[in-house]
Amino acid sequence: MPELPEAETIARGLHAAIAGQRVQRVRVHREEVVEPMTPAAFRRALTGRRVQSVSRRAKWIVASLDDGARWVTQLRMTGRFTWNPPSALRTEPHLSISLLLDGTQGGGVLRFYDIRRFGRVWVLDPAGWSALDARLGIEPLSREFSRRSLAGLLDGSRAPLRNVLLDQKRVAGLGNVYANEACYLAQLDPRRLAQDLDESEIERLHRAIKTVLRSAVERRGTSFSDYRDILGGEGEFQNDLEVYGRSGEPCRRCGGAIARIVLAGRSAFFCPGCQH
DNA sequence: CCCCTCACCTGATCGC
DNA sequence: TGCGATCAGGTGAGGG
Repeated sequence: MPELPEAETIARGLHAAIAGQRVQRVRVHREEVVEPMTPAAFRRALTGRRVQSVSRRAKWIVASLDDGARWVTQLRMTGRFTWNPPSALRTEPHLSISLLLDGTQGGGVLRFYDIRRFGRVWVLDPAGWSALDARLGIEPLSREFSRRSLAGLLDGSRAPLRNVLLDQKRVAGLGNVYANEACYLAQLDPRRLAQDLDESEIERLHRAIKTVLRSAVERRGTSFSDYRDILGGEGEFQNDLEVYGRSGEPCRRCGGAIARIVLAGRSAFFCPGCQH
């Protein structure tokens, strides 16, 4: 389940692998991955372009191209990149896109796989990129993400805290794993209405979001099921999970059993003993 | 506007 | 053994 730390790890790996290289060939194996673009338009926009840099915005991978366009990828549930030495482009199960890149370091083949086919890959002009960027909320690891800004995002919301943390228009980049982990770290019940948090609870939540995301980035993400980096490596944060996927297991703080409930159709995990 | 539910997908797992 | 039901969750559309 790629969230911010997984996207960050992939973006860093891609930057190291392909920054400065030129796109020689593009194959779109499954048309829906570029919708609403057509495969022909996607190939045209990417072929011959030099990749200047690769970074991350929320859960999106963003590559800047030498003509000012952005090549963006939304991994959704099972999207995955692989980077391998140059070879002929071939079809494979679950393979959505293949790119042949060439550069001074020899180039290679970048492949995008997506078992569940939710992922999307587009090339956006500056206006298209601005529109996408504008509908995403604040970056939780940025300087701008202050206690005050978090308070503003929670204010007036009658939704459960866990649901608000999943809303990409407010804080961008948290998914179900890190939203639940942040609530645990802040010792806040995920069912609490966002608008009911007091000043000190917001301060705890703010610190918890930063802490959990920073350590997950440091650990190269959570390989709970499908997630791998571009060289096939697993993250390590699954060993640090306190509540996600641990229903019935003992809380490492109080020893009580971790509970699982459903909020807005998604599992929420928490410790009834120490989250209030 | 706000919040919730559902659909989109496939593979893993579970019960019979 | 096989088969159907269920579950996993990021996101956008639609509805109350």
